[in-house]
Amino acid sequence: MIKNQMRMTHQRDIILRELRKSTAHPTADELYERIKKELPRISLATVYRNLEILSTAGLIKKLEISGRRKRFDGELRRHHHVYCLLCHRVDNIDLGQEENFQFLPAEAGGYRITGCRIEFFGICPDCKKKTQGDKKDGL
Amino acid sequence: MIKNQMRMTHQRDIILRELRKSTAHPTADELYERIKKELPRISLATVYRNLEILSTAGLIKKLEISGRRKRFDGELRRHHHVYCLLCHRVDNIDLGQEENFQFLPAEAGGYRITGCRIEFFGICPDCKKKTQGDKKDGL
DNA sequence: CTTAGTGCAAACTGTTTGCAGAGGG
DNA sequence: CCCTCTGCAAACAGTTTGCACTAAG
Repeated sequence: MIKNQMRMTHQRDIILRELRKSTAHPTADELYERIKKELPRISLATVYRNLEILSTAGLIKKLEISGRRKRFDGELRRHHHVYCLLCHRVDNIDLGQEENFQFLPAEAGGYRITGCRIEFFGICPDCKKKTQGDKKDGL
Repeated sequence: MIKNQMRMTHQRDIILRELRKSTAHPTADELYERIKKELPRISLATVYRNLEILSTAGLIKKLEISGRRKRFDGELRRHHHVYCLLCHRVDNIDLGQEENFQFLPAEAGGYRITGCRIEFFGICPDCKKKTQGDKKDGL
């Protein structure tokens, strides 16, 4: 399995920059929409391909998170996320001193555990505002 | 929002039973394949529709978990999962005394947090066996 | 009887892939 | 100049939906 050369193309570079410049955890097509302003002829397939390549190369992270679309993160340090049940946005969350707590299961059912993901969900500040006064049920 | 009548059809009942009888967290089409043996004329759309209805009614749980297919769980009590990175199966995991630990973030970024999901990943017993002796890289 | 639920096929959403040509190193 | 990458379109996987018929209560 010889590691082949990864070229830093203009498209790839812009995708990487765009991803690093916010903490918004965009989906492939959110990224595509933003990048089109700068590079109008880029195709969605290129965005998908590069996100895959960049995450395999370890330059970005692919998030396994609620919702049906994949999300990507330019921040490589270990951290966790909050997911808004209403608008589906994803933010970072600070776990304080718990951050380094090694949360390991008593009984792993024979699994070799390689990692753990902690995800919070709830209502984001904007959606809280929008539903202020409403009686939203089921949440 | 008047709750309409949910009829317990033969299909729905079998789906519910099937889901309750194992801890395998099946996807819609795994369930479909199993149920077809008993009910050969059932359609995949019916399985999807019923899983949606049953989870809205709170009789089963829809899992937000790694992988691209939705998974469903007949166990309603709070528990967490392990995901096999190789074969994608999902098992329950026992967190021991940590189970009731209220893992709440120091700084929720203005979110109203309604819940938290903890997911482990790794290699399941079967895949461990299969890769025994191999030098698998990247895990 | 009424109206929720069914099977089927077709639509839809998010993602991946084959191909011929472009451009990074 | 080679070979990775690109844009495009078409394929794909998983899920949802419109419709006319069926069956639960």
